[in-house]
Formats: sequence, C-alpha cells, structure tokens
Amino acid sequence: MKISELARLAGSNAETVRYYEREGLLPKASRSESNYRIYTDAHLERLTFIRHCRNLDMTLGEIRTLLYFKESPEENCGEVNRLLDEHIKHVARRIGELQELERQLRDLRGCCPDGRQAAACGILEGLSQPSLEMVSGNHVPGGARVVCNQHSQTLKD
Amino acid sequence: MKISELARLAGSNAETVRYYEREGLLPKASRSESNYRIYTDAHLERLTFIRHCRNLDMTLGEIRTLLYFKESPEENCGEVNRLLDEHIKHVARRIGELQELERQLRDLRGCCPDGRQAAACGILEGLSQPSLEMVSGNHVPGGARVVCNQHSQTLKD
DNA sequence: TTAAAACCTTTGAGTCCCTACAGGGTCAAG
DNA sequence: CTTGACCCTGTAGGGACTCAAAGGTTTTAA
Repeated sequence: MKISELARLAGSNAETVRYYEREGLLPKASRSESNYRIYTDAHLERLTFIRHCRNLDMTLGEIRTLLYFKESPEENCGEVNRLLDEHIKHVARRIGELQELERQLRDLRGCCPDGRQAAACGILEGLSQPSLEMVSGNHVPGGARVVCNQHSQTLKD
Repeated sequence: MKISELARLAGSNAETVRYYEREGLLPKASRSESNYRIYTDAHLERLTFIRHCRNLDMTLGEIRTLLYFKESPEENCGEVNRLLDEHIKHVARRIGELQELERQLRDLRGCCPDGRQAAACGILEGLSQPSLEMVSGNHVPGGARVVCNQHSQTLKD
C-alpha cells in the first residue's frame, strides 16, 4: 500500500509517517518504480503501535524503548512495566497540578465582577502582586497561589 | 539592578528575561557603560506579572493580551474575565482528558505481570492491536482505548 | 596585585512533534 | 489531453524556552 493508505489505516497522515521514517521509528519502505513508498502489513502494525502509544501521551523516546523490547522477544519485559508505571505516575502528577491550577484560576476569577475598567480589575491586580505564595519549588508549571486583593473591590462596589 | 537579580526576584532566569525582551513582553532595559542591562522596579513588576501568568499555564499570547489591558486602564476589563473563563475551560478539559488517559494506562498496566519475556508481554500486545476503540475523534491526545488481549496470559500462566 | 570566579554580552542552535509549504513528478478518470 | 489526486524532496516554522560558544567586565580572595 502507499503512504496515505497506511496513514489512514493507522489514524495518522503521510507527513507524520515520513517524519517517523526520518526519525528511525519506522523502517524505510521499499520503493515503486516511480519512487513511491510501498508499505506492508508489518509497517502498519508498527505504525499502529506508535500511534497508540502517542495517544497515551508517551514521548517518542519512550516509544523507541518499547519498540526495542518488541524487537527483542527474549528480553525480560520488566522494563516495559517500569516504563508504563513511570508514565502513569507522570500523568497522575500532572492531573494533580492541573487541579490545583484550576482552583487558583477560579479564585482569581472571583476577584473581579464583569464590566469594570481595567484599572480597577481585581484579576490584573491579583496577578501583579509580588507576594503570591509560591506553593511548590519544583519546575512544573502551576505552582503559584494567587492572593486576591479586595481593595479594588471595596473601591468600586 | 542587573539581569540575574531581576530574574531571581521574579523566580525566573536571565535567559528567559532576554527572551521576553526579544519577544516584546518586557520593554528594553537601559544599559550601563559596559553594556549590561539595568532594570527598575517597574520591570520587576511586569516580569512578576508574566511569571505568575505562566505559572497559571497561560500562553505568552494570552499574557500579551492581559498586559495590553494593564497598559490601558480606561478599557473595560470584560475581556480579561472572558480570557480567564476560556483558560479555565481549557484547563478543565485537559484534566478530563488526562483522567481518561490514566484509566487507560492502568488498564494496560494490568495486562502484564512482572517478569515475563517481552514476546509474551500483554502490554506490548495490547498496544499492537489494530482494533483499539477510538474513543474520541478530536485532535487532543488521549483518545484511544486499549483492549487487553488475554491470550498471552493464558499462554504463559 | 593579580588571578580566578562569577557575572554579563551576542549569536546561533537545539528541544519536541509534528505541520505546512514550495516546487516538482506520477497516475487514473473523463 | 487535461484535470485533480496523489507522491517526492527539502526546508521552515511554532512555543517557550534552554544551552553552548566565544568573548568582555566585575567582584572576590590569595
């Protein structure tokens, strides 16, 4: 089959397939007389595997590791389990961060009723304060706590 | 103050400050005789604002909009509220996606007990199946449902 | 006093995972 | 024979930084 059919069957597109080939995730396809890439079912299975992993938010690096184990049937698959466990932890951590983030955004949103002038906007004021409590010292986003200043509220309401 | 002190006070670093200047988010600093950037408290306030917004996962484009309103005190701040509401929706949606993703990963993890050979790994097998139910047709990651194949289980256990 | 460490400068490239485009060649239908 | 749908290569862009090279300046310590 040609590249677009392969891509369609795996829920991807031709550009991405060529990209994966360049990156060495997919083996080079054989070529037709007119230099078109020709793919087999083995390519389809591999591309499907890659796309499923991407749908699970794995990086291409992680996928490369999994493909290595797939190619090495005699290896112990404990590494596979470990990689997945790590990935699950990563996703769970990110969920927690985003939940904290959502809470902060809702707090901030409560700082300003609609229709004020920007000069009196409680949101802009909240974001400008140098004294936000930094909740976490780690590198991931979502670590600031907004302290809502009520001054402009009492000023305008 | 010099660039590193500014960055430290705002919880950032010098490279990022220079990047923001290039991007027009921070106004150009004046220079010392030896061509070092010299910053004022106004720079610090603006950088602090930017970093808080980034900690809330806003894009630089969103932050640019907020800075515009901050600079235009006579404008109505309804846009600020709208931007924040949109951003909250975005975060909430992403949380939902990641929760579905986590569920799928845990399902997949259950497919393979530790210590098997890769050839019999239920995880690798699950990811290879062409028949995963695609849960969502949208562009966001995390849309595949893994159907765990029990065959290699019964084969090996 | 001098040498080393710690800063600062610019420029350019690298990250990640595609996506889009330009400028061409090939193939099937009408 | 032309139109439109495919295919090819190569290159650039995007978001938000981050790092490295190769040099200039300032501060600190021996």
